[in-house]
This record gives sequence, structure tokens and C-alpha cells, in this order.
Amino acid sequence: MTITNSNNPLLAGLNPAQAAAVSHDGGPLLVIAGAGSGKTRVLTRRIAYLIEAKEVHPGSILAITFTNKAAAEMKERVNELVGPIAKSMWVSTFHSACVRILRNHPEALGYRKNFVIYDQDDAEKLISLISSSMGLDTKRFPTRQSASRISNAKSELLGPKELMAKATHIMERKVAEVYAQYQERLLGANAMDFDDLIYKTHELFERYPAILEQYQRRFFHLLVDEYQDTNVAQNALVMQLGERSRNVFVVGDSDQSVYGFRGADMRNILEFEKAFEDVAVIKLEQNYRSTQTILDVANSIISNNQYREAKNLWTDQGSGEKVRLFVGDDDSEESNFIASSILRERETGGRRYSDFAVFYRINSNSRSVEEAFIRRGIPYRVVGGTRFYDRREIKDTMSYLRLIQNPTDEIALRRVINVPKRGIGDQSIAKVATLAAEMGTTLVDALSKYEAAGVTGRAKSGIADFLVLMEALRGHVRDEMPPGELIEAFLDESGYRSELAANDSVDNLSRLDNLSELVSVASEHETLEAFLDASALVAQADQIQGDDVVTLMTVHTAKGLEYPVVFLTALEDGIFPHSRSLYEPKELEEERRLCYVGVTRAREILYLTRANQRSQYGESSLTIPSRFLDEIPPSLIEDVSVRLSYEERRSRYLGDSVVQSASGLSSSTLKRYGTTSNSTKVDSGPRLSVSQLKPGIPVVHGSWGEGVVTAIDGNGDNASVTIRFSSVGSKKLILSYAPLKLA
DNA sequence: GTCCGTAGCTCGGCC
DNA sequence: AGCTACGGAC
Repeated sequence: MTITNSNNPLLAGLNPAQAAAVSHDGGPLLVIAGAGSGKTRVLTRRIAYLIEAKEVHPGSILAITFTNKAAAEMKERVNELVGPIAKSMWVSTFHSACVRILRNHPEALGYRKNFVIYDQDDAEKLISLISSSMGLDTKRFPTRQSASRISNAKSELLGPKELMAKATHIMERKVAEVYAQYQERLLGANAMDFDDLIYKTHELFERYPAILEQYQRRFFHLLVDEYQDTNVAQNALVMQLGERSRNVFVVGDSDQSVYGFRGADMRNILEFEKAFEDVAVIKLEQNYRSTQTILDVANSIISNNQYREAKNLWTDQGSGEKVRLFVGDDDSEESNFIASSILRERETGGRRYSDFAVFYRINSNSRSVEEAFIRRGIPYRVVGGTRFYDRREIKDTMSYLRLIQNPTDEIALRRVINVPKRGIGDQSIAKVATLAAEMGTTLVDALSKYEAAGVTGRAKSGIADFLVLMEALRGHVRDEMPPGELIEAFLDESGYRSELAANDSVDNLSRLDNLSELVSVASEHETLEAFLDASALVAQADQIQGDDVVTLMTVHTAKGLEYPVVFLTALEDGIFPHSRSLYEPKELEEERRLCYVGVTRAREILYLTRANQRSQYGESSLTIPSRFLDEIPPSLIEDVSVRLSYEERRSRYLGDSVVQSASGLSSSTLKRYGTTSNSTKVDSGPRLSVSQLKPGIPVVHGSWGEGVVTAIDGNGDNASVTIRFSSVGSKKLILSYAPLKLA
């Protein structure tokens, strides 16, 4: 090939920094890519460049992206650039790549080839079983906390022994004990959790240098996107694979690191330069996405972080409009404002619904926006939240499939053994579990010995029926029945479908709909294993589709996406930044990065919204504005809040209650709306004593001393205030009785 | 022993 | 508001 860089079409239209990254010679390269600086473009061109100009075989390329959807898009774009030879390269998430590798060598780590993947829910169920068998007090050892400690240990490559060695407190030692048993039970169940996928691949490479070398030679070029969100284990994996070739091309932006809670460690990107001897660094600061005003807002917010590398986004595409701030009386008014703004801009601004996105910090904030959209007939899609795969009927069915595939899956067995009802209760399961413990086998092995276990009556025949059912279903798999048909067979033969059909409630109808959808998804896969792997690893962002609807999602899920018009909502201290981050400077910086991510998703118009009063956890309380709003220069903001008259507000609440169903809204959403429509009432203004108190204000109590207000509920004489005291923890007090004064 | 309704407790973000 | 723990009915 004689194409030189000066006329290589793969470098056309790139700025000098982008072109330098794409045509990088080889060896380790760190691309610091600010938001909207064209990093996806750089990555795809780089891959195409390797294949065309460097004559690298596509099979020698491993590219890691953050979501499966991003992987599919990248593959398609490379395909457009270089043609179908691109098929043989691996473009996937860390988790998907690891599953692929582990499936090639399951026995090396003591697993069997049909191992299954546990999601967070499964993992917590198993941990909860272990905690109670150890007699741990669930108050002192909440399952979720143990689960997250174990998860964090794995993402830092600490095994049970290492965690025990680090433990300084009895609590930590107990968690390490739970961890050790958890790993044993996972192995016994032939299951891995999400963190295991990375941890075990790293272990595989560490224990079997020959296997590592095989992959080092195969993947001669490594590319990793969103490097700021890698954890210790993922980083170690990259170092293992890249050690030989040193062709490690990483892209990221430390200002967009927002997954600290699951172990993401910004040091991986900040210290990448030290990981290899001669790391080249390229900085992309020119932004091609947003207006300068939006970038100025983003820059001014993020500049408040201490722990960062200085960076300044700029564009040559003009300053655009000011960002718009809206302050509503309550969340319902905030949502109504969002709805009417969308309708107005769609009519007068020539925009489509799909040009708009609404972001929130926590999933529960979607509800009020959804209600407003339903009332106005705005079609929308919520990304994430209660995921499809988290729905009960889907989890039940998937558990059956997993159990068919992998008979030792204890969590799946426990979930479905009495679904549909077969008269097998906790007592009978406990008997089998006792027998299993005596025999030193797994629950599954003991199940067939249910008579010896002393199971009687209905439960006895129930277990017998269950064993027959499972054998019949496994027979279908041996006959190579494809996954879609297998689900149909399960629904009929188990009686699951008839149980749902017996009662035609709205819930059951939508469950049957969901199951049909599951059948059609499953039909796209050839084998049960392929279907199970794919469904275990779907990311929230993978669900985004191209329809003309407004997209609602958390700011986390929005990372990597862009929209012409963005609403960043519920900008209130305690929500965004989240209450659990307020007293932890490092976490507060992560919240700020998250805010930065949200702001930089917007191309043309950015709305920042908040409400003075918000219903949460079933109660309404006063809010205080997000501190991030104070970090924006006022000159960049236009306040578009409208003070409505009482009549206007009244007609807004009562006037347009049209409930329609033509917009693809699920029946459950409509039902939910129907039961919660009159949730908001605003009393005559708060009394002085209430208005003196807001979340975050320090107070002194007559007997408990100093504390901080965390919530205020109710009005007038009934007003109560929740205060976190340093002496006795959180207390809820009736304001008119409590001996309180301002600190 | 299992099933079903009610009371009490928790409530962040995700592959 | 949604899930586990308990008590009564079968």
C-alpha cells in the first residue's frame, strides 16, 4: 500500500490532534478526549487505519467499548470504511470479551462449560443465604452492603484471603468470611457474577502464561474507550494483554469519570503515562458538539474540582443561546414546564421528539416527568429504571432457562421451584438444604433425594412434578430446540402461562406481552447459551432505539450520548448532588463530574430545572438549590421561570386530564398514572419556623446537641423535621414541640 | 405446612 | 412507593 498520510482519506476532515492519534505509529498512546471532541470518530478511523494503512489483520484487533450498542455501532462504521473483512475483529465491552475468553477455557478455573452469569439480584440472594446461615444479624450486616464490599474487593483484585488479611475490624472479617463462602457457592452452582467475569479472566491469564501468550499474540492491537471508568481489575487486564505488543491505545476523559461506586479508578487514566515507558499523549480539546455557552457552563462547573487535569473545551461554532433555568414550585410544575417546552419547540422550532432528552440523577425522578408526558400525549421512552430483564415474569423464565442449561444453579432453583405454585414452601426447601449440608453436596444434588430429606404431602408430589418437568425441558435442548421455541415449551408445559391467563388483570396481560417479547428476542439467537450470555450482559444504554420519542434516563446512562435539547432536572442539593455525597469531598467531585457529563450532552439548548418543593418517598418536602447552579456565571443563564397566577396554576392541574393510549405507553404506566394523579397539594405558604429550616441547615437540640436538617415534612402545626444528630443518628421531630434552635 | 393479606422498613448511580 | 416479616385461614 502506498497511500501516504497526506492523502489518506482516513485522515480527511480531522483536526491535527485527531489525525495524529489516528496515524499513531504504534506503542502506547493516551488520548485525552474532552467531551464532544470526536473520540468515537478517532477510534473508528484508527481501527480502519490499522487495517488499511498498516495492513493489520482485523482478527488482531481487540476494541473495548462501554456498551454493547457502542460496540455494534463502531463495528458497523468500520465496516463502512474498510468492508466486511472487519467482521473478524473483536469489538465489545470488557464483560462480553471476558465471557468469550472464559467460555474457551472453563475447566482451567474449575468451572464447567455451561457456567451461567449471576446478575446483582442473584448475587445478593446468594449472599443473603450465606449471611443467614452464618447467623449474621441483617441489621449489622445488610446484604447490599456486604455485596458491595465483595464487589469492590473483586474489582480491586482482592480475593477472600487478601480481604481477610486487610481486615482490621470484626465486621470486615465477617464480610471476608461471607466472601469466601460466596465464592465456594458460586463455583458449586457453576455461576459467576459480573465482577468474576473480569477477575476470573485476570486469574486465568495469571495462572496460565501460555493461555495469556496466546491472547497477547492474537490481540496485537488493543483499543479501550472510556478509560477513566476502568477499575483496577480491568486496568490490570489491559496491562496483561498489552505487555507484549505494547500497542495499547486508550481514550478517555478524567472529567467524565462517574463510576467510582463500582470501582472505577481515575488513577488508571491519570497514571497511564507511568504504566509504560514511552507513552505518547494527545489531547483533544476542540469540541464539535455544543455551543460555546454550553461549554462555558461545563468548564465553569468542572473547574471547581480539585482532583483533575486542567482542560478547557472550546468550539469555533459560535456562542449560541444562554442556558435556561426554570424553578418550579414543585416537581409537578417542573415536569409540566418540560412537557410544554417540548411541545412548543416541536411546533415552532421544527424539532422532532427524538431531539429531546430529559436527564435526572435518580431513577425515581422519572415518575413525575412521565405523568406530565402522559397527560400531554408526549411519546417517550424511559431507558433503564426497572429493566425488562428485572421484571418478575422475565426473571422467572430466565431462571428456568438457566436451570435447564446449568442444573447446579442454586439461586435459579430456589427462585422457580415453586413457580408456578406446586405446594413447595420454605420448610420443604429447608429440609432438602439440611440434607444437602449433611451429604456435603449442593442443594440441587439433594433435591432428587427429597424423600430421604423427609419432604411430605403436597411438597413431595410438587418436587416430583418439578423434576419431571426439568427433565422434559432438558430433553428439548438435547433435541436442539431453538431458544424461542424452548420458552414457548416452558410456558405451556410448566403451567406458567395458564397461571397468568387464569386471571386477566392488567398486570397479567402485560406480563404475557412481555413474555411474547422475550420469545421474539430469544428467537434471534441460535443457541440457549448465546441467548443467556447476551441477555446477562445487556446494558441500559443498549435499549436506546431510533423511534421519534423523547428519551428519559439517568445522567449515568446518558454518558457518551448527545441530543440537540437537553433538560437537566431536579438540580437540588440532596438529589443532585446526591445526599450521600454531600459530606465526602471525593464523592462530591464525582457528582460534579456527573453534572459536567449531563451539561455536555447538549448540542444547542440546555435547560436546567429544579423545584422548591419535591415529593419523594411518599412525602413532600422543601428543597435547596443545587450548589452546582451557583458555580455557573449568571451571565450565561436566562431565568425562564414563570410566576403563574392561582387560576393559571389551578387550570394546569385540573384542566387537561386527557389520558390517551396511542403513544405506545404501556398499560402498567397508564395504570400507575391513574392511581397517583392527585399527588400534589400545596398548602398556604409555610410558617416562619418551617421556612427557617431547610435540608443542610445546622441546628442544636436541647438534649441531643448538634445536628443537620435532612428533611422537612408537612406544614403548619403538623410540620415535622428530620435531623441527623452526630450523637444519636437520625430523628424525626414534631417541629412545634422540639426544643430546637439554629446553630 | 402452605398460601395470602397486612404491617413495618428502606429508599443512588450500573456492567 | 416497593419489598420482607409476620399472623391467620385452609
